[in-house]
Amino acid sequence: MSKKNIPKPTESELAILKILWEHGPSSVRFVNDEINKRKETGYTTTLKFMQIMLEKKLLTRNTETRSHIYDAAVSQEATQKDLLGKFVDNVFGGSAVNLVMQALGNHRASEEELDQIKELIKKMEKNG
Amino acid sequence: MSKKNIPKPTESELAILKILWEHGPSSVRFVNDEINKRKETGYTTTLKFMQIMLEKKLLTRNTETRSHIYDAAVSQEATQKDLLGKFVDNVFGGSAVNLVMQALGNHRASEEELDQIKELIKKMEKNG
DNA sequence: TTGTTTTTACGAAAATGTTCGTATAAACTT
DNA sequence: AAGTTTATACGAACATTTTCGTAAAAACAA
Repeated sequence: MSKKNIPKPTESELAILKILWEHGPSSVRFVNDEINKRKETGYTTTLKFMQIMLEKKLLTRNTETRSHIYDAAVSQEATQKDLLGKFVDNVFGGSAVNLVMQALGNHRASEEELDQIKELIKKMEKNG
Repeated sequence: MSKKNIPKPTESELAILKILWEHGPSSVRFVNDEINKRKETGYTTTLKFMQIMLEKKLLTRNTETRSHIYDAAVSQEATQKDLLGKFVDNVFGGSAVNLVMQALGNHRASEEELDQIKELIKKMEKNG
């Protein structure tokens, strides 16, 4: 059961991961175009990031084609879980419930969403 | 209605803020001692951080006494809210509910805590 | 084939965050 | 008063993250 222990992505790296999670395996060109919808960034900047991320094992790549195709090597779920754990520790002193209370208090949620949460709570109470 | 717009604290800065939130106005010496309970850090390192944070308006200080007394210039609640908002955007694509679901799913919560959350949900449903 | 475009590789500059050495001053000790 | 301790100020080294310039290779167009 060897653990992965892949380093926490920086903010810029996370932006790249999000694009790959959404669109699947992609070229540097495609990722850079996506990034540029939100923030002007040079092509070689994005390339460099993706090479670094390959090095860190955050990405994989296929070099058979001329323009190499990169893909996320870590799942969105696992990454979110990891980052959330660290965030709870750092900012909310380890209390996930405090975070939940603030998150619910600050942001508006729809009926359905609240129902989802209630459903989850019911399940948790049943199991305990 | 002038907005504050104080910069997001770094991790080291947040560690200092947490000490001041917990213990109130403190000297550099005290803060450094607290930090050293978790992580070896030179006195001048802590001093420098606190001077930078003063510059950034994250702290205030009183220089009347020999050892200057620093205090947090931002509240824990406002800081948590700010950081949480950014985190939700960055990591959960703006969906606080997704974050809440993961947070509840991953961490164990006591009966009381779940009751608290249910109470909050009830209130939210009433107001909508 | 020769020149243009597109891509990767590499290195290093720029920006941000962290750590500490050294100088100086103020207060305490004897 | 002279020496010791404790504090602040300042600058710079170091680390990490971000950005990009330039060179070389591969594919394409003429």
